[in-house]
Amino acid sequence: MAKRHLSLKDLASELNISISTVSRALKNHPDISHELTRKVQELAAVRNYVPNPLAMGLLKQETRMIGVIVPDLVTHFYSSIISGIEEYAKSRGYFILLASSYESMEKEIESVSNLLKARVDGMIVCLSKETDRFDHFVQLITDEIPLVFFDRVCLSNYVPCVVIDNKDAVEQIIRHFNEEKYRHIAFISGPAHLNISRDRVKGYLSGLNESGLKFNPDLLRTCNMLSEEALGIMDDLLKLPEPPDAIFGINDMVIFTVMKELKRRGLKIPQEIGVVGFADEFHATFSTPQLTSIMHPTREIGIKSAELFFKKMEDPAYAETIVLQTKLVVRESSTRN
Amino acid sequence: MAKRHLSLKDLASELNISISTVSRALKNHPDISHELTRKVQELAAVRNYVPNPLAMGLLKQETRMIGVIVPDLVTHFYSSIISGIEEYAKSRGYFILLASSYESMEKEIESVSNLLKARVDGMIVCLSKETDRFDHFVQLITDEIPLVFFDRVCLSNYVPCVVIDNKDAVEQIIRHFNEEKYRHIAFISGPAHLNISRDRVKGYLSGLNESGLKFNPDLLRTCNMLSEEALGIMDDLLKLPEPPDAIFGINDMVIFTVMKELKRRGLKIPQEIGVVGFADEFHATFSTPQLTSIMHPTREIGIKSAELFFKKMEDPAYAETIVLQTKLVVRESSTRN
DNA sequence: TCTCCCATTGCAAAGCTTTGCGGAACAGAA
DNA sequence: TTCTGTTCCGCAAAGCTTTGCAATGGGAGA
Repeated sequence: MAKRHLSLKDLASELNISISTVSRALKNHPDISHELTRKVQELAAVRNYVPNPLAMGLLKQETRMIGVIVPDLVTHFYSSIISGIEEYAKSRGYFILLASSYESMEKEIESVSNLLKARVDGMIVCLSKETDRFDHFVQLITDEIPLVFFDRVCLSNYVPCVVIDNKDAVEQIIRHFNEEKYRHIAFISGPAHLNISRDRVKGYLSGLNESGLKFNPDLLRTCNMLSEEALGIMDDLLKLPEPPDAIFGINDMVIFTVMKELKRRGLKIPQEIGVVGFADEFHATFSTPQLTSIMHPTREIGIKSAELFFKKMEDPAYAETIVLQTKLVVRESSTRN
Repeated sequence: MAKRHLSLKDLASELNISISTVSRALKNHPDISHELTRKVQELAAVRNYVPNPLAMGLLKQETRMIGVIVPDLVTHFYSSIISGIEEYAKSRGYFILLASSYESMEKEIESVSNLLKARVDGMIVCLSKETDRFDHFVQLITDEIPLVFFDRVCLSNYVPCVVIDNKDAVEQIIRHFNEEKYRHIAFISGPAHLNISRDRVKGYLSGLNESGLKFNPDLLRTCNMLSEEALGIMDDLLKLPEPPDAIFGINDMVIFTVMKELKRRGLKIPQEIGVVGFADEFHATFSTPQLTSIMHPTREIGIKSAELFFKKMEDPAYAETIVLQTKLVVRESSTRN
């Protein structure tokens, strides 16, 4: 059992004054004499007194904790965003309570419930890939519990959101492929109910159009974002009468699986087939060939999400959607020299 | 402002009974009549009553929160361990409060202090690479606040620890290199005050000895685990009159930097130089050539750490050190066919 | 010397839950 | 009818902090 923490009562009895006097002295209340204030603050410093957040929480009806739910904890994309949230939250004296949905809607619902039990002041969430119903979030909105979504979002009329410009990102990819003379561009997307899938498909179509390339439905595929399914799709794509000469995918997992399989089959990247991903710097630069990819401003997504969270706390009606721009970083995997 | 949560008082007034009766009914206290118990529990279920953890915490002097401090949040090694801790903690009804030391002792000290302010019931920590003084942890021990270390540990006479068998891991590497006819094996280690560095150096020496290879001090280097310094060391090593024909490094960052630089210089891996790392599956299998590496049982480290934490809670004197075994997974980067 | 006022400080309630103990009500027995 | 004994239930305190209001004491003015 941890030794009992020091309380106001302890300080008060040591100085033979009342608890309320100590409390006021510590916050420089004008009612308390200068002399006594000094004495109290000195003792508090020596004894290293820290107000009990439980008592404060009970009184103020707040915990200064933000619940954060992400699809998983181990992907760099999320951990980097979490790091950003944590940093900003800390600067405002808030802690984050972390929960993972493991990409499952059921676990996401459970996490919302758990965080609620822990009495977090609000939540910052990235939807699981399965999430296609939002009752659990509607409930939060109804109860006026501050909520912010990032990357994979919903209910954006009621909830502040931080997203990247998905359509633009894909347009950049298509433009780049086109400049490099790739003409049959395949896109392995994600579940259709996710905004990141939908918006990127929009970009795929408008990008093709812009480049004067015609849309071939065989080259637009959706997957569950897992390695296995991506492999199957690769197989399909390469069996096509007119197989793709360029591929891009919705995330790290998919695109590295694609690269691994292409290498296994002996297809040369980028000569025979170009590859582009949505990946992070670390992975992209250490792969061979180095991977051309859309860089997410992950840290910024985290920090921005936290910022919006505090705005939402102050203004319950606040529901802006912030769109962050991405940059296509061209590396070896998509440049035919 | 979030709508006020429901309290016992609300239930009590709705049923026109006292708060204490509601409280007892909810936990099936025999004093309360069967009938009334049923009615109370029914209402609580309908209203979705959840006990206020702040009030409980105040009463029981516990928060059911575990502080977790890691050197960084974005490295797969740590996020995977965190995931393990989170999973086990959740199964016991505990939350984790996450803090990052950013590999800085100063920030580590600050994190300890912050978590203490948040009144966590205890902490699970991996030391920052800078940490060579332990006063902040001695304080926790003195105050009997449960503490567990993993991977990078100290004070193991007082604190339960979870580590991998570092000496054995390196011996496996040396043995493997030797079997593959590599004879000049360089080791880029980490700061000497860290147990992982010290124990791996021990393994380096005993491994060389076991294989009948002679120790060349020029080939044993320490670095700060950052890319830049690793690069400088690579430069030194390759300038040696007798440069290494095999290299292994203390972590992902170092070894991928090494590989990148070797490739840049046109040295063939594994033909001209063998490479082995302490890495995780994802990175190791997606690199080219695929990286031979020591696999950390990361999830198990996390789960085990959490387990020890609960043991420590029950028994303040508990201070076992659990040593987990690692496995060398041989891939392309160190096999000369 | 008495009254009033200001400067200081203390009391108590609220926020929520648990739990020891006292109390009320009712039934059965004497 | 009265006493004993259950059976059920409520009071109140503890855990810690903040804050409106009451209270105390001393000094100043009349």
